[in-house]
Amino acid sequence: MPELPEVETVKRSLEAQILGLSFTEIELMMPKIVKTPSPNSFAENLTGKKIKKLGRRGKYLLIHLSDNLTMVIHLRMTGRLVYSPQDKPAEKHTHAIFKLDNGFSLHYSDIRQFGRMGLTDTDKLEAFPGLKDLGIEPLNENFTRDFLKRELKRKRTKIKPLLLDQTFIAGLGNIYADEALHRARINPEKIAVNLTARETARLYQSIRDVLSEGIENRGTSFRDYVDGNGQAGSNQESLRVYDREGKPCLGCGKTVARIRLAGRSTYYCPKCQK
DNA sequence: CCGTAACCCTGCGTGC
DNA sequence: TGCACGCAGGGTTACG
Repeated sequence: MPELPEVETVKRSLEAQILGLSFTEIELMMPKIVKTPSPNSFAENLTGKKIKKLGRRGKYLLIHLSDNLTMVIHLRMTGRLVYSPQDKPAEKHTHAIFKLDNGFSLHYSDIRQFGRMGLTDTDKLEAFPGLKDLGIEPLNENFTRDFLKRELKRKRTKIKPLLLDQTFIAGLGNIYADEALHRARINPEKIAVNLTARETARLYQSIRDVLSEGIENRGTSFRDYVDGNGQAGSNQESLRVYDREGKPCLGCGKTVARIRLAGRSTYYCPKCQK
């Protein structure tokens, strides 16, 4: 499930391979993955464009191209974008192939078909649907402890659903939200405005830590995730609470519980996270 | 403003 | 061994 650390890892791994290359041909086997513009103009407009720079915003991967164009990609649950030799047979569920001018190509696959991509003018990127309402980047300098403190004071919602709200903080998903709350020893159902100053400080540090460590470990390969070279990450070995229902809490030994919040599985330790 | 739920989709775990 | 079924999940949208 690509969250911020996974998308960042895809970005970095692809960047090392495709910068400066151009698209020679686009094969769109499943047109519905393209939202804007129409699938035909998407393929047409991409052809011949040169890859200038890669970026990331929240869980969105950005491929900046020549002629003021930017490709916007969201991998959702099971999407993969992998740099592959052109003669390599496409794996099952490959929905698009972007051929490059060096004999390689980008294979886009997605088992559950939830992922989406689009193309926009780079100078209108901020207005692109999905991007325009995104919240703060949690690893940027402007995400400060004071910012988090100030924002939490305005929110009367449960902290876990709030962490998943992409218009609040961009890039946290179910895994890293649970991990951050566990490290900060905060109950996922606690109302945001009721967090103490100490809890807020711990949460701030935990968010930064779990995301940074996730990137250092090249992402969490829980099930489907691989980077731009098709390689799995290792952060799943460092998870302390996610998917550990019934297992002992690594902090105190009490059994990890699972509840449902905002329609998502939420793992936490009832003893450490009061 | 807030919370809940449906939707999209396939693979996998469970029960029989 | 295999079938039917329900669940999982990110983000968007709809609705109360």
